Formats: sequence, C-alpha cells, structure tokens
Amino acid sequence: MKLSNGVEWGLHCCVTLSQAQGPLPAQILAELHGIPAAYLAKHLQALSRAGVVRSSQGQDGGYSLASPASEITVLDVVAAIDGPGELFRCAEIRTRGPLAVPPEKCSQRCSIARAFAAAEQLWREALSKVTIADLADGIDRDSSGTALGEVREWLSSH
Amino acid sequence: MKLSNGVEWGLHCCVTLSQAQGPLPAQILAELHGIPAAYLAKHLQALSRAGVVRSSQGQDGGYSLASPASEITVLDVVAAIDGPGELFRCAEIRTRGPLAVPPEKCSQRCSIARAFAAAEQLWREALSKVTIADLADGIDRDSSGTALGEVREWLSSH
DNA sequence: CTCAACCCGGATATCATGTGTCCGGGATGC
DNA sequence: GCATCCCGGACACATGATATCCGGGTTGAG
Repeated sequence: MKLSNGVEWGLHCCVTLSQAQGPLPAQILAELHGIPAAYLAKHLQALSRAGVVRSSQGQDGGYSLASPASEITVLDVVAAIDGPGELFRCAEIRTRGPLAVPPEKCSQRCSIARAFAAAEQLWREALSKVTIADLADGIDRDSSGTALGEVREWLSSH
Repeated sequence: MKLSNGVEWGLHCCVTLSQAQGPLPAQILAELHGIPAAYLAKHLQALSRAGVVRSSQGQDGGYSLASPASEITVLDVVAAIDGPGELFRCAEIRTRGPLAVPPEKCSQRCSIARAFAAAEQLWREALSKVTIADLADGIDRDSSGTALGEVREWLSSH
C-alpha cells in the first residue's frame, strides 16, 4: 500500500552524489540528510547491487553514481530498493472455493489482475521518464538556484 | 509497496454481488471464494462505510451493491479498503540535517514528491476507468461465457 | 608493513501493519 | 420470541519495515 522510506532516501542520496566530485561515504550522506547511517548503508548496498551506484572500498572510498545523473531514472531506484515486485499481487482466488477454476485454464491472468497491471505500467512509465538530473534541477529551481550550491559547499568542507 | 489482499477479495465480491438478485451474507461470499469469513466481513464493512455496497440487517439480510455495477470503479474499491493514502509518502527529509530547509519555504512539495504524485495520478486514473461491470465482462469472456452463469446458478441453490 | 578508513554481509531487536479469530450488541423477518 | 445477520471492537499472530551492531575484507596513506 505504501512505498518504503528508503526509496526517498535513495533518491536524495543520488541527487547528492550527482553534485559530488568523488566518492562519498555512507556516513557523510546520512549526516547531510539527518538519517540513521547504519540503516542508510543497507539501502546503499541495495543500490550498489542493482548497479545504480558504484562503491569503492578503503580509505577515501565511498559511493558514487555508476552512470550519469541524466541516465538514472526514478524507477531504477524504486526497483533497486523496493524490489521488482508488482504493487498488486493476484492471489488467484478463482482457483479456490466450490467453483474453482482448474489451474490449466489459468494461463492468462484474470481481468482484475490485468486492470492493475495496466495501471501499474503507466505508473512505471511515468517514473522511468524522470531522471536524477531532473530531480536535481527541480530542487534547484525550488530554491531559486541556491540549494545545490550549498550542498556542494558543505561537501567540500567535510 | 504492495496492496492489501482484501482489495482483490473486495473486487471479486463486488463482481459476485453484481450477479445476485438480492442481498448476500458475508458467509456465502466467503464460502464461494474460499476465503475466511470473519476476515472478509471486515473488508465488507469498509466497503459499506465507503458507500460502495449497502448492508441490510436481519434475516435474509446481507450485502448488495449500492450503485449499478457500471458506476462502481476499481479505484472506489481500492480507496475503500486500502485507504485513501498515497503510495509514496514524502518524509520531508529536506527539513532535516545541517542544510535543513525552513518549513516556511516548504509550501510546495519537493520535486521527488511531485514526480511520484504525477505517476500515481496516472495509476488512479487508469483504475477509475475500469468498472465492476467491465471486470465481470472480462471474467465471462475468459471463461467463454460460462463463469457468470455458474455463479448465478450456485447462488440460487444456496 | 601497519594502521585507519571504509564497504560488505549477516544476525538481531523493535515496531507498525496486515492477517485472522472471536464475541457481545443491535436490527430484521418469521 | 427466535433465528439470522450486520456491526464494532478486542485480541492474537505473521510479516515486513525500521534500526543497530559486529566481524571480515579492501584500500590508501604514513
């Protein structure tokens, strides 16, 4: 019914990473956004496994974007953190009860599942058209062009 | 991240109710679909509170559709059972951390929340264009026109 | 080579929510 | 009056999200 909070964190972190020169440790990203570092690390690992961000170990290591910000979509981050599963999971209750439909006649999804799948497809398409660069642009516009500069300045002083 | 199972149950029940002559008890609806009656009752109550179905008490009472099946949309059932809340809840983390944005500058939603709101709007519009009558039609078509007749026959013998 | 910084993965604890059951109360028709 | 049925709340349980911690491995600097 609702999306994980980690999706929002992941998107903010990607926007921040798009403004950084080099790799950023999870600790710094957590401090900047005021969220628990240990938990954020888990979501960053998920983003890393999905190939959205790249991780470099060792001293001066950290996370950086694996692709240009204009090529990473919101849907990529959602799929990486929240999983690729569908919003609506059909429990196939037509195969239960006294009028159960035999499974061999269920090669096609029922009309209810089809309706949700079509709606979800529109949702995914919309999210796949928004990139990290678009989000950064929107944040900058909302702040009259000061927000991203402040982020870069804060990062360079840490 | 996922929708409640009760949404699917509610939709199937609405389709069944569209085939009934009079009110159907929750017990009958649960038996027909092979799902727990006590739990289904909770979801039917939610549908009743939302005005999707009408309940009649006393002997020979039960649930019936409050409107014609062609005027009840899938979105109505989703909102009634799963709540009117959004899929994506913005935690407003821009108001946290060392670069916190003062709340008085947050009259507008952040660009991330706007992207999700736009995508979710498409999802809702798609669901609001599918009615219970459409679902019943799809189920009948999938079964080559036999399924709804079987349901009506089963109902009349109980 | 040693050390510190940092990522990775798993184990664990806690809490909210979904799932499911049960019971008392009230309404309705016979 | 009685059986049937809805309504609302209380309760237990499973699941997943949230959050923390620790040991192990990797890398760069001194």
